[in-house]
Amino acid sequence: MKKTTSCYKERMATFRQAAKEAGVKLTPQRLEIYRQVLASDNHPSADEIHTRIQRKLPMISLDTVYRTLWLLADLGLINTVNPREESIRFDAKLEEHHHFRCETCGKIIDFESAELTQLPLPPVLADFGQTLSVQIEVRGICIACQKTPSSKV
Amino acid sequence: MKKTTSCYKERMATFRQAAKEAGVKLTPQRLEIYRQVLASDNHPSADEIHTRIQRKLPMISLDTVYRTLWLLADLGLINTVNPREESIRFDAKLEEHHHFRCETCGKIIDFESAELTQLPLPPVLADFGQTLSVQIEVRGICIACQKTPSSKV
DNA sequence: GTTTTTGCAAAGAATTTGCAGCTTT
DNA sequence: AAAGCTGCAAATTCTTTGCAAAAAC
Repeated sequence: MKKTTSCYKERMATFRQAAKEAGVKLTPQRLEIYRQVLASDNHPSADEIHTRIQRKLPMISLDTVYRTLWLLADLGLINTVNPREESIRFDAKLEEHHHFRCETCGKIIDFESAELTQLPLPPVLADFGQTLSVQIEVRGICIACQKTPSSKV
Repeated sequence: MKKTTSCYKERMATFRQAAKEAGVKLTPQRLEIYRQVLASDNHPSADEIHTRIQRKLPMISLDTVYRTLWLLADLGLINTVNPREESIRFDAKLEEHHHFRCETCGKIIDFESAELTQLPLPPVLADFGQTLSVQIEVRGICIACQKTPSSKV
């Protein structure tokens, strides 16, 4: 059983607390959306949350779900599975390699590392399925953004 | 200098070869798009490729760029930076953790590993910027898809 | 010559936004 | 009562598709 998503009551309390501190109102929609994300173990999309919630809140709109999910992310209560990508990006590099991603400007820099590519993977992976490749993403702040914090590349 | 993207002539020859084998026609648009991806080291989007190419082919349309990029990917000549994600997915799990992604059905399973989280990162990363977190994505085929190859979750 | 490909324009899909009325504090 | 939220509908953005003309083999 998952540690985080199972201590439901604590996290609901944390939400109430964070909302108060941020001057954000507690509405039934927000409570139910957060509850539903906590109850999900499959990385749901906004649409999936919206569908699942309609049993309890039939009138809720999809845009409220989006607004709330981003609010929860801003409050640090949930994450997105991958960083937001405005569009599909292509790459001519075919060799197995890894990425450094700047969280400020979105720039992605390739790097290679034989040691990282041949990592000893945890045995639990065998239960999930067959492994084909391993990719490491290092996230941080690139040199350029450290100098000029608001720059966009 | 990058190994792959610098041996330009060989890769253009590979493209001509692969196109012939696949019964795909070599058009100026396709040659120029592939050339431009090879010449790019910043993981360009379709729109960026389109813009850069307009100097040489002013009439080229964005949809041709999209069609060609996917064709090149199908031929195994280029990759996308991240697997195609139909929509944003959210996650209540806040602890640093890693993902197994099924390339067939898209399912993402979380896993944790203290060793992987504390990897010795290659020194070159210091040149890129400040590291904040490390995430590993293992790609493969999940158990369910091994049994029923066409299933979608 | 046949078949594929292109460019255009329009369709689709996911996400965001403006606004008037309603809820929370 | 005041401020912030919601739902609606429309707008945006990215990507895909149908089709007739054009190009490649």
